[in-house]
Amino acid sequence: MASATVQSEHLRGLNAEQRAAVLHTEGPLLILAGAGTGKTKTIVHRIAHLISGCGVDPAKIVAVTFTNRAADEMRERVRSYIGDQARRITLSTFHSLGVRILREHGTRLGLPKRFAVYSTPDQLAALKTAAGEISIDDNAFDLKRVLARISDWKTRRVSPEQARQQVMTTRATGTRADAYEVLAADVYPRYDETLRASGAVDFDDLLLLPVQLLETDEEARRALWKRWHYVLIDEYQDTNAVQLELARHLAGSRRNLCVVGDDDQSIYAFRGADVGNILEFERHFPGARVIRLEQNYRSTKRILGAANAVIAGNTARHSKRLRTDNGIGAPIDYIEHEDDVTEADAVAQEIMLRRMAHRLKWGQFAVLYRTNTQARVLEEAFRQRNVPYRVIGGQSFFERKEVADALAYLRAAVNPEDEIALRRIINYPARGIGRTTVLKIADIARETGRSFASVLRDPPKDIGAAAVRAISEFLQMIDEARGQLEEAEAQASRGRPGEGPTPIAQWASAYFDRIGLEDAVRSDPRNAKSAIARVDNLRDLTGSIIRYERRVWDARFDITREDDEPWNPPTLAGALALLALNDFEEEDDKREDEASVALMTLHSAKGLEFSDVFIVGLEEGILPHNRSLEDAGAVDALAEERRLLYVGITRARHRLTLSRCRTRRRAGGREERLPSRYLAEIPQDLLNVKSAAAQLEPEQSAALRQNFFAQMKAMLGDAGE
DNA sequence: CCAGGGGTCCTTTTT
DNA sequence: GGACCCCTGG
Repeated sequence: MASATVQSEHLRGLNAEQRAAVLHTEGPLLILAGAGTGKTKTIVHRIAHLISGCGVDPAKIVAVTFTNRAADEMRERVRSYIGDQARRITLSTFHSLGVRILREHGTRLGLPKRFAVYSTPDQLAALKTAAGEISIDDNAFDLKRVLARISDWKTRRVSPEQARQQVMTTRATGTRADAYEVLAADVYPRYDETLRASGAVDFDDLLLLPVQLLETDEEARRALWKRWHYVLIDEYQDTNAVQLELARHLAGSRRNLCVVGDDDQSIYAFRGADVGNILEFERHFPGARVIRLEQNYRSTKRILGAANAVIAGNTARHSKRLRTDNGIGAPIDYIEHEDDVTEADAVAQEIMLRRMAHRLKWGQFAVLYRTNTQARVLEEAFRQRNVPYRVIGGQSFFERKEVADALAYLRAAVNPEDEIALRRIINYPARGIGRTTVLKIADIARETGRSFASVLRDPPKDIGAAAVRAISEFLQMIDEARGQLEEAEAQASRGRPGEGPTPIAQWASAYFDRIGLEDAVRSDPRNAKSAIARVDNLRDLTGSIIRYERRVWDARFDITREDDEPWNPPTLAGALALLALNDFEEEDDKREDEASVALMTLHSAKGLEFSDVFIVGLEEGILPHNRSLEDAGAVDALAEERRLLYVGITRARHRLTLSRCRTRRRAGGREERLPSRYLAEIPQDLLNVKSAAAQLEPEQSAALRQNFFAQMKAMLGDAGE
């Protein structure tokens, strides 16, 4: 348990008054915390002090993060300070908070109680439907790009009407009318209508709709005012316009808003994050205090020197220069490899050697890259060399085809009107309802103004008898499943589940069997190599429903829960919302983390630290990425790419290794590559330029490994691990 | 009208 | 390594 005065080593650079401010200022507070200055620690100290020192009821505190990973980590750290009380703090991502607000008050916006949350594949399908309705040929346009445009508007709080205005003005002033702008503006309102007709919201809506609700609904505002008195927001530099408004509403007139962030680590402009939110915090929240943390406790002098040199290339920042009392540390290795395969292999090999030489755990290493596709080569190399690894992030679980299909079946059972779900599964597995039939039904629905589902229930005469029968069997199966779901949910609400499968999960797995999903996955020739993994994904899905049901009941019986806190029994809709947000207890636990090398994008690495970090693929076209060179606003994009490298470098505590390739396999052929422009910005005296080691044959490296291991054992007496 | 096979394209970053 | 489209055969 924490004492009233939290002793905080990492705050020693502050004077007493500043320290007091960090711990318990009333009113707005901005903590500008550079990389490695103990940002999360500061938040945790503040929370602990509010509770133990100031006697604030933990239930009145809400801390908001961007990722579930960050929320989990913070929860864990708060718990280690103040114990079980930590559970009563609301610790949530922005998006989960959005779900929560819409659950409670969404019906007043006309949302169904059991609204669905659409992720990318469903969003695209909805967009395609919407585009079809206004006779747009979706082959002529890249729908992903259109969706990105709509999403951009939503994150900037631009309504369909305003988007239309904007586009028209742009055309009137004679600037080049981008066909995509026009199309996006045209389809935007239809897209929203398509979502609503399916009882669904998208990711952006999870932020936008709560803000709209809070602006118009006094009761929702009052509920928020009563619920939370102290608000903390992590990684504030990554908030967008909508999140700023949400922050305003959360803070309310108490304005007990503490935000923590670092403008140099703003790397999400592409999804609407506005670094202006942190740069102009004092203007948005007059009277705000600003505290700077510039003492880095993480990295060696050399690593920090490289980071400072790289970020100095950006203008328009809160000026700061991180310092550290840490040692000078090892030189930063820089290696040029022949191609991506040798690079990956060299990384795997080097990690093996260093682990032995410095007695490190696998979990102390991380390999960072710009794009998820770079992971594949690394995975191959790591597998070949038997280096345990875990890939963090990547294609999200629910974007995998088999998972998306299964989720659509689940959603169709929850909501019979979910057109997007129905169209996805109506002929998968193939049951004789082809494209022509589906298009005909969609056409009739559009012409008569009825819903897709209702036309489906009453198919037009000109559809073949076989298709009609198939449709009716399909609908009957879904209806039956829905009936059984009601029973399963009733049972799930009755009492805490015992050992084994939980009621809703059990229902889902029977449903999947009935459909023959696993068989369909296995028999699809395209899945020849991936069938096992894909079937595993399906089983993971029921596994996470089990975890969800247990979690809901655990919360019900949590001894720290107050009697008046609302509690709802588990429902499939609830499970689906958490799934869409990737918010369910992860399988991989701490032990696994320690026993494997982490592979992830530079984006995913933000907020983490590792003893020994490799950043690979430092080439023009990768970092900075080609796409950020193309756009007109390339200066901003290049600044963001530079920040990305800054984030990567500052993840390292003791050692940093940079590398690039001279050639790279790409789309079949080979491509010449040039070194990243940012490499030239690192002072040469910090770098140890190494030539790539000649590639070892597998037998040679096995021998080397054996030999090395034997030597280490002899040297250390007993190095058994 | 439907299912399955073969060819072709591209491949940022994430909740 | 895919995702997606088009074409052909049934």
